[in-house]
Amino acid sequence: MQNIYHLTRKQQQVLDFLLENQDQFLQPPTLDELCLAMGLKSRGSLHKHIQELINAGYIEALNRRQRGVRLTAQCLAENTVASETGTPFVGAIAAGMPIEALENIRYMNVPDEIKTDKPCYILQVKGDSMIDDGIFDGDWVIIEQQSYASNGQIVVALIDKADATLKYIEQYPHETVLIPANKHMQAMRFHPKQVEIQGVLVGQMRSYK
Amino acid sequence: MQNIYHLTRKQQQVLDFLLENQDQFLQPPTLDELCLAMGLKSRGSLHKHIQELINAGYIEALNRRQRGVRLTAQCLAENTVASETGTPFVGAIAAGMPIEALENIRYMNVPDEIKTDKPCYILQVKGDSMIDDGIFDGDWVIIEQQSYASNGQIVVALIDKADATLKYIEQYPHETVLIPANKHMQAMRFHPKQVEIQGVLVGQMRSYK
DNA sequence: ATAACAAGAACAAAAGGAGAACAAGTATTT
DNA sequence: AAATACTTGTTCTCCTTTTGTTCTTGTTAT
Repeated sequence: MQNIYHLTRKQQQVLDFLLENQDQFLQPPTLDELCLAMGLKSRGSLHKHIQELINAGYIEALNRRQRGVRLTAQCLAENTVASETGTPFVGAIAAGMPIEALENIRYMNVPDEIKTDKPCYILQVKGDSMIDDGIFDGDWVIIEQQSYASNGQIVVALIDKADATLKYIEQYPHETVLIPANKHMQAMRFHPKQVEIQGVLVGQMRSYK
Repeated sequence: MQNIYHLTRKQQQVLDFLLENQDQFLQPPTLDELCLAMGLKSRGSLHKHIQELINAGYIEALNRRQRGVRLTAQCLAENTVASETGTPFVGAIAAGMPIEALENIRYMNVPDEIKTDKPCYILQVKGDSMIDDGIFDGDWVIIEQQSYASNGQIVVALIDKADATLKYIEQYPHETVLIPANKHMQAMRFHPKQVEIQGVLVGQMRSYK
């Protein structure tokens, strides 16, 4: 966020705290609540910082109104859009294991050429089940989030609401077949209700560093 | 960045450090923090350099304010534009053919994870010479521009100043061997002078759309 | 010899914190 | 509805710590 005003360390800290914990407060917090949450003992001290943030345009002026500490619309816009740019890297997918989600989601700047304009996410592949198709252990795959697929597409499939895997899919009226691209591995057959599609493969990338 | 002011070695060093490590600091660093990060023991010494950089227009004047040293908007602009334009997609590489350069170079937004912080460019692979390594016809490869390589690396090699190819390289005093990753293809042997390295493979990506 | 640089002392301003006191808002009781 | 007690924003003073600035002194490199 650019601004003529330069915040001091503590002011920036207060602002960051508000940005990160805004959902935690049901109502806009009082100064005392904020003090408690941030480990301060004096309202007066905090008030000085808040006042500066108001001058800088990050917080709405709270003319004696109680529970008045709320972020400016502009501040919110600038800081929510900026952080969610890119495609989320949500975790790793290993054949026969549930997706292990990351606690802190990273975002990658994936080029348009290997993703779609629909919502996408990134998984890191563990294992060799797609090796014959040039998808190796450690590669990243870009997945377009959707719950259906055509036969022959590569999908992220959740089996029995437990194990997630990346495979070719073939769907028939009373059978769904998940086919690895590894000549040493077998296709797996399921009842259609056992298999839930979580997205289809739209891109892949690999680092050689 | 050109300027009438000429920087001394140390001043340039400080500026470079700030440019490269700006993300490392959550907040603009204080003189003490910078000293620590750069291995200096005296604020006073650093202050002189900072002062000169302010005169030269690279750093915002910090008139007694305790808000840390931050680079000028202009300085930032000049030094980040290069990386923000993305990585150039320069053309296609086919085994045994010169790189067919695009007349109008496109730029792709490649994530940091599959490139390096050195200059990189992108080629589109034509042919199957690296198929056993999961690099398929139509894939993009990210190449770090350099003219040397270690044995076993995958490089873009120009043969007899005419044909470009993507292969494993093995360099011996009297012989340079280019090895495809395709069990149906033969390794090729050359005199070292025949082979010019144009870059090494650092990343790969593929679209399934 | 001159310029570049490092180290450290000393200083003043800025930043930050604690707490008291007050007044305007809010909730509760009568 | 009015009176009351409580909460909360605001202002102020006093204090400690941090940090930018200035100087002096000594060392190194060209």
